Amino acid sequence: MSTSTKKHSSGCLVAYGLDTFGDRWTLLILRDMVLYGMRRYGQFLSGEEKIATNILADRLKHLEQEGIVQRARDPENRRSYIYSLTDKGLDLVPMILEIIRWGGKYTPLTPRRKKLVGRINDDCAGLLQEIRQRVQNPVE
Amino acid sequence: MSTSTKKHSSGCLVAYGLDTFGDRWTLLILRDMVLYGMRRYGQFLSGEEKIATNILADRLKHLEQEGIVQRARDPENRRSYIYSLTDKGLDLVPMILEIIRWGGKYTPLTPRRKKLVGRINDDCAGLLQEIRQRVQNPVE
DNA sequence: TCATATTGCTTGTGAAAAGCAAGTGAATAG
DNA sequence: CTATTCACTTGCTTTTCACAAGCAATATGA
Repeated sequence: MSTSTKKHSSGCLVAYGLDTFGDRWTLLILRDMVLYGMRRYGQFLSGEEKIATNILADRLKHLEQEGIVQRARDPENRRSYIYSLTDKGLDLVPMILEIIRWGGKYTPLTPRRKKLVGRINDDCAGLLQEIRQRVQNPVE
Repeated sequence: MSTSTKKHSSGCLVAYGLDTFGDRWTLLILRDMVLYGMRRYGQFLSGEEKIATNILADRLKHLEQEGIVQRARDPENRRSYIYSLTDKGLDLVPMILEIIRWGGKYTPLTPRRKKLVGRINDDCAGLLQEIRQRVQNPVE
């Protein structure tokens, strides 16, 4: 169950990105953190795409090694951990928003998503600010 | 050799993006088109990451089905085809630039790449315009 | 004009990764 | 002090990747 998604190692920056988040699951985990404020293993597991538990463990480990998320004990429940985005992880938010913007242009939208896409188009900077804030001091 | 990368089909826009370009090779093909102006099968094959020929064929087919690239006969060589970006494909450029920007922040850069990243940071709109122009009337 | 090379693929096969189910161990709840 | 929750790990099957070889259509050179 290697933590190693195979590397391109060409020096290209796109390839570097692919090596760190370019598989079928990693970006969904990051989306869950960025958009839905998820922070615990069980939350990721119960996301709508049903990631397998071994894959999830592997990807979280990889993200931690890459310095994109950090893992800390939950002070209120000693068998739980809290995963949170580092600055390097937060810097991925603009790219994630670009993916959403693109998707929003080419696929039908629920009202909820329509609102998000509108926000990305009209007030990207503000949204970014808001996400940063929310991720750094979560409400729950 | 199915052209079907398995789908998430959750309705999420990030998942939609992943379903259309979220594997280890598709974005590299698009990068080759956007950044290096590649347009033929053989060019993609000889890229620095050494994509396998069956994977390349599969991904090009998929990109065409998704309406991101289009395939046309080369009028100057009847055994060759020319792959080019559609509008839907061109709309992916901002996301690709975001990936590069992110990578540029977290990995050492050659002077050449440094220049590109600087351009993305300082004149993203101009660069985008330039890429559009170059992709739509290629020099070669 | 006829062998040879180029171009864009397809096919076959082993290796790697994904996906599923079941199990483990530590912490907490009842 | 038993049962449950939480965060994983392990084992196994299925799917996908990666490498090598082959192939058909067009082009080139003698």
